[in-house]
Amino acid sequence: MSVPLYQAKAEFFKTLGHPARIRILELLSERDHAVHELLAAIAIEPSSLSQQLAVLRRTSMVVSRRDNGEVVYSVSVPEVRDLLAAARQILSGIIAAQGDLEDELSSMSAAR
Amino acid sequence: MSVPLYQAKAEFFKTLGHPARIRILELLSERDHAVHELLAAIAIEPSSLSQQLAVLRRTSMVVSRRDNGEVVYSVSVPEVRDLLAAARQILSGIIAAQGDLEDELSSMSAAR
DNA sequence: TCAGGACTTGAAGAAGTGTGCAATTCATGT
DNA sequence: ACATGAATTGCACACTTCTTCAAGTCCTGA
Repeated sequence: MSVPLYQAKAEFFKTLGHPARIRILELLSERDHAVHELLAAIAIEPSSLSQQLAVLRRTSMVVSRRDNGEVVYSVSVPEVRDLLAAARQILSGIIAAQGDLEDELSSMSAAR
Repeated sequence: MSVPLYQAKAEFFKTLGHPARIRILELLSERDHAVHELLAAIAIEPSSLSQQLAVLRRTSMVVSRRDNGEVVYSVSVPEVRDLLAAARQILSGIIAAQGDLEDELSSMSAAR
């Protein structure tokens, strides 16, 4: 491979590293959406949405088709849903752990 | 939650969006490693390694302990391995698809 | 208590990203 | 052929993130 695998992985995760792109993928993993639907669901400038869609298109994570005067997007890799679920899992674990830590700290300062 | 969930997710993926951090997590998901072991495995400046370890520490994805004059790191969330596996899966799917596309293109240009 | 190794931190410049405005493309309906 | 609505693209500016060098910190063994 020309690009080392770990670098390809990093680039892949980078494309997920933006709130709008996460929301787009979450919406698209439920069902296909037209751009104006995404626009209504995500509070963002149209041009900014387009930019983020372009990023996702470049990495082949979504594809678009024109349908009756509107552009409809869909996820091209169904496993994206699994990935988002795995992330949710890990994230909730981390957040719970941080919550515990905060509890501990506050009980410490309460105790002494 | 103070930070919207989709933003927390984006930040989470951002921390994965760097080749050195991916390699660190892959190495650590096999077994704990001391910093000098990571250093030997990853071609990178010591200070740069430290920076990346700090990023992973800040997001609670790894923890460090001092052991006999060396600092040993370990992943704090075992599910990280699943996540990396899911990413590998998706990535290989995308790469395979791109390979097919290239095959198609080259056979087209060969044909005409 | 000092020396040395193992790491970490600070900071500055280079490089890469995101945002919003204006201009453009594209396909439809008239 | 043209006007329109729907999306996209080109840019410039602000903001982040990386990388490296220099300067610490923190054990541990002499």
